[in-house]
Amino acid sequence: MTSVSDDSSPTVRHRRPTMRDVARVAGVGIKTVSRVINGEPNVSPATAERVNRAAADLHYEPDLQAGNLRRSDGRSRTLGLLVSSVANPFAAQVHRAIERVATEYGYAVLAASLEDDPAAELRAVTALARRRVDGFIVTPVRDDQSYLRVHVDRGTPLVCVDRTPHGIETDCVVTGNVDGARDAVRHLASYGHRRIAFLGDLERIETARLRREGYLTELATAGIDADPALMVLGLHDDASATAVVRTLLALPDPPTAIFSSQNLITIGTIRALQQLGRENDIALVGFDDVETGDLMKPAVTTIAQDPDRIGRLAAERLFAHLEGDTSAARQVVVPTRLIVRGSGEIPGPA
Amino acid sequence: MTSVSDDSSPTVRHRRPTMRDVARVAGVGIKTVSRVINGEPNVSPATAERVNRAAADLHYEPDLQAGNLRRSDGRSRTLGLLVSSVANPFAAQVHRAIERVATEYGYAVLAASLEDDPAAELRAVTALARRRVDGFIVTPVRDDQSYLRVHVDRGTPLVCVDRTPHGIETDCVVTGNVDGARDAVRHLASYGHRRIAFLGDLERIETARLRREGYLTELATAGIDADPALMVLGLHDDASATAVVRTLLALPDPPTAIFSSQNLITIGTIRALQQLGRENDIALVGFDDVETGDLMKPAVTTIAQDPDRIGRLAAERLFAHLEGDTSAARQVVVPTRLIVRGSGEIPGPA
DNA sequence: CGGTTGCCCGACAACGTTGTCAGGTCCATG
DNA sequence: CATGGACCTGACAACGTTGTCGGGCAACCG
Repeated sequence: MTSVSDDSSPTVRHRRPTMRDVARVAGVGIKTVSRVINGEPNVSPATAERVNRAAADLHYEPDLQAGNLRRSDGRSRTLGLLVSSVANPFAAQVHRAIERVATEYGYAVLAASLEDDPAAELRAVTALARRRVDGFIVTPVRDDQSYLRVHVDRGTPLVCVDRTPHGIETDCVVTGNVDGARDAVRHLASYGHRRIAFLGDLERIETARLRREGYLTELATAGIDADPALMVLGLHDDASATAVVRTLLALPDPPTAIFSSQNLITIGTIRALQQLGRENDIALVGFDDVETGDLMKPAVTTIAQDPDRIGRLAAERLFAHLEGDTSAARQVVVPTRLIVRGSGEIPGPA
Repeated sequence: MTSVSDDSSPTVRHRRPTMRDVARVAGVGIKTVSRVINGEPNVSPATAERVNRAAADLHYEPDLQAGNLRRSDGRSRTLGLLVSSVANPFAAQVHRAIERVATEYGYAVLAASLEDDPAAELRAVTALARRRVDGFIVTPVRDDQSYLRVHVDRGTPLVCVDRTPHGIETDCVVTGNVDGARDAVRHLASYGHRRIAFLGDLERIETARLRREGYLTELATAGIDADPALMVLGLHDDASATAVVRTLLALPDPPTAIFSSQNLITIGTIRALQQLGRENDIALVGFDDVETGDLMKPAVTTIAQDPDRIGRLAAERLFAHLEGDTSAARQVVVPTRLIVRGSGEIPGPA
């Protein structure tokens, strides 16, 4: 019966209670507390009740880390997610989808942003490995992921998202980049365009290369000769895209349509077209949807990805492995969807 | 000398090496390995070299969880973040800013989405507490956070972001909602508007109430009588906002300007105005910036928040506490910024 | 030359939990 | 009444690491 007068001091610092404390209060052995907390059988209802009451009184929270240490499965019930940036809308939606599945399984998600920095990938994997995550979902940045094999061999499954891994066979969920780019080009060609410009991201980014590949393939299929002057790579933000579009439209033989292969590039392109007053004149299809694309004039036609499905599938593959699935690595391609809104339906030269 | 013929089988499952294994390989005691791994002094360079080589050969990664268990500071070097949704652009930017600071300190971030569900707040806090995060950054959803006091008392600091906590005194970083809303209304009034509609989110959300408060205060300051017919609350998505705007503009005495107090509501409002062909006619200021706002016609004038600063400040307060700062709880208000683009400068009735 | 100091190093306990195992009680059965 | 089984419970070791402490050795001092 502790009768302290002033117990509401805002600076009191209590010790965190352990199972031992709960056991003492409930008047039982520590192992019995463990049984009750973990819902194991063979505890009388009366004892369980006393333990639960003591745990609640003390605001006891079991220490998952200490538990793991001894528990046979050794699961931290935490998974690691590596994306370009948690602030990137596409990655954020993938993250949310993964989190939804993870929550179902009682898992928490440790997320880290790589900002396309190869060194950050290594640092992040190490940080997560030390925290003993049960699985990795990774957007590869480096051009070799073989260093992850040791983790997989030790029982930490790996699923890649958005980009394919190299140097390791593992499950992978990606957007249909080539087909999506082909759809964009085919759509523009069907409106009579033959001078279609391609604006691409940094070449070291896989998705940028694949979208360019789709662009070139579809040009060939349509019987259009690719003009190197209309293909610009290495763009990574909206400002550089804006500058490039102004240059392209000043060419002696300018493009009549533009395929901008990434979100920020699309935005930069629209800005340039508006500045030049050519937005109702030059056709545009962007890869990756712009959420407010329907509010612009003309509304922007896009090749939408499906980040929700990508995230969900990746998480489901990971949990399948955690539950013992040992099937061979497979690559899942999530198709894109053409959203017709106006900018891509501006007709080409008669 | 194990001479197995086929060691490259893709399904071999290795045991994760421990310090004991490294010690054996390096021919030293386990404590010496601990010293080398943790960079403690009093190890000869030659020994350290042997240990490092053994650790590298075995791909040893220390177990942070086991270390914490014994380590005096008991820090998991992980912090917990609770936001409305990791997919929400505002929250995602706050997240990224927090992550940047956390990385500097060698911390990882466990993020969870609450989707404005009070029950999810409790579940998430429990999940994080069991994983022994060193600190919480929380966007409060429930109307009482006093249940968090026990965690704070046990040495797990708490900082709230975006909304103020209730039932507990703790650091808090929020947007200047009232002032931002007043700026919006003042701006519209300065262009001659006197019938300014307010479109607000669900009333249980604090920021929605504060923005309405700012709206009403500024109307009073400007000597404008508030018309209840022009004030609509309880909107939570773009579709409902679109419907409401159509209703408002059909009133006998319709508004000449609209203050939409949240991102999705602004988007829904623009959609309605465009459908009605009134976008160059009705003035609009939105709270929270729309990234592509400058690409619309008219470009949309907004009250921009500063999620980067909010996240950074919140993280800095948290780490200050982790480093022993025991100063009283303070509330930091991050001001908004009026971004003038066009839609808010449409003049009112002559 | 004995003693002291400073540097290296390892044995051991402990962190909070779970797996193992054995002991105890109670009831039904032979 | 003896025996067995089902059920309940706690003592103990172990998980992988770090804090404590003391031993061994070389160098230096008086």
